[in-house]
Amino acid sequence: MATRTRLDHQTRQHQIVEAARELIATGGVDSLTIRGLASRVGVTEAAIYRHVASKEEVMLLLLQEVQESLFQAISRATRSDRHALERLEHMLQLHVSYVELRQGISFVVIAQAAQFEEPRVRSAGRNLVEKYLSLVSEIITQGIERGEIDKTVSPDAAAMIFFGMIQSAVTRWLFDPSTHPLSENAVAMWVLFRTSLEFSDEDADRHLKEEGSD
Amino acid sequence: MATRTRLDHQTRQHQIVEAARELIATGGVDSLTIRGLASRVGVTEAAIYRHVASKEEVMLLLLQEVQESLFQAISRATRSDRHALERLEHMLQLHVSYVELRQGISFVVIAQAAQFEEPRVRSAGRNLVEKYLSLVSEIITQGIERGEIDKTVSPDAAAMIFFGMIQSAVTRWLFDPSTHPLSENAVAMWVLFRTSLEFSDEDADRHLKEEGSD
DNA sequence: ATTAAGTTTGTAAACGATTACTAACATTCA
DNA sequence: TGAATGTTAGTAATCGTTTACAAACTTAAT
Repeated sequence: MATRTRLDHQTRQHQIVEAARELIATGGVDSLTIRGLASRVGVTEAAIYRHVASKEEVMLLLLQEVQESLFQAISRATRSDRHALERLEHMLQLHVSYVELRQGISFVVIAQAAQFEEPRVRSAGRNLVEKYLSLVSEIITQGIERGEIDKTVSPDAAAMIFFGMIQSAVTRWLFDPSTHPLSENAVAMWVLFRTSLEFSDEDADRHLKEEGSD
Repeated sequence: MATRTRLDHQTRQHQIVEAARELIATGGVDSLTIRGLASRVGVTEAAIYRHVASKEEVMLLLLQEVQESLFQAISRATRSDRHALERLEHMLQLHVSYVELRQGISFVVIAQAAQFEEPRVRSAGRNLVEKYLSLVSEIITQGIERGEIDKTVSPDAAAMIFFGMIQSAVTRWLFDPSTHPLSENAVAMWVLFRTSLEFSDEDADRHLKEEGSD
């Protein structure tokens, strides 16, 4: 009874996606092959096709998994009861941890998806990026409404800079992780970028008084 | 005499690199094959190897070409007799034009190089990124020395944000060029980002007077 | 409880296509 | 002549995918 020798379809499929992630993380997108998947899962290549229709579907499932796990990872930062700038800083920190944990897989699959001609893979990648930008953009919009962020700030532009900060940090980190620690670079950029979200000095006092208690 | 039927080695090699660029631009890195190169240049696959040792060398030459052409494209913005913020804005604009002209090839090859295990390709990609960051960083350092940029700004962090802005814009643009025009997004980000480089309001007047004539 | 049928998940062995690359030979030019 | 640049025709390896078949597990009828 307790002895489960067999795995159900869903579990196996998840194993395959996991293997795909590991393959890409260690050897880049070119290392993602059906043979490699089979070898890593511990079955034959033909067996892979019992749980996945094609290599394209593996890519699609991986994009989906990356999206879910990334949003799961940064979800703790989206609590709306905190200051917008605090939320963004926390989000950056969680995102950086995620990238380190998953060895930059998100950057790689997004860059790959952008080169695909296949519409479903493309839109999955696009969707991931757009959803992320929307999330950041919304936090900023909320921050403006609450008077926590300068109202002249364009939420969309700010979200893109935020996203770009991570891309920039990850790019350097992928080339040389030791000399370009993700966290350090991200924090340094954040310290600078947040000044463009904050109120200018002349308004600072007024808004500081309004918030007051916390 | 004017009839040149034969091309010299260097010219042919340049044709090959050009073909590589076009192949990647239209179909992504997976479209870069020796067959594709041969077909596009108009010779046999074997003939490609008369001018290039391996596919890896094509990638290396392409990275080199991208670096040269990119720096050539943005060189007009690096004249040191202008205001640092103007130079950066001009540079951003030239970079965006370059990306549009070359269909985002720089982003793609950098992302690809970061996944390579081969050390020479990796270091070529890393070198491209680091040189770019150094260029931006130096403009900012100069701007600080001249009192054009707030001295509390970290040049390295600012350079990374600058680079990230382009990455972010290009990523979106690669997925959907029509709905995410490069130039518009880049300008919107720049308008926001430059506020973090400028002096805060209380100091603004003083520095405005110092510059005065122009 | 045993058996029979059906489904799921695996295998071995191949498929044709494509990959990067090479050897042998031909042509062209200096 | 000899070096450079091309061709034809191949190599071995790998790619994603499929076919035919065999266990293993599930379900249901006897």
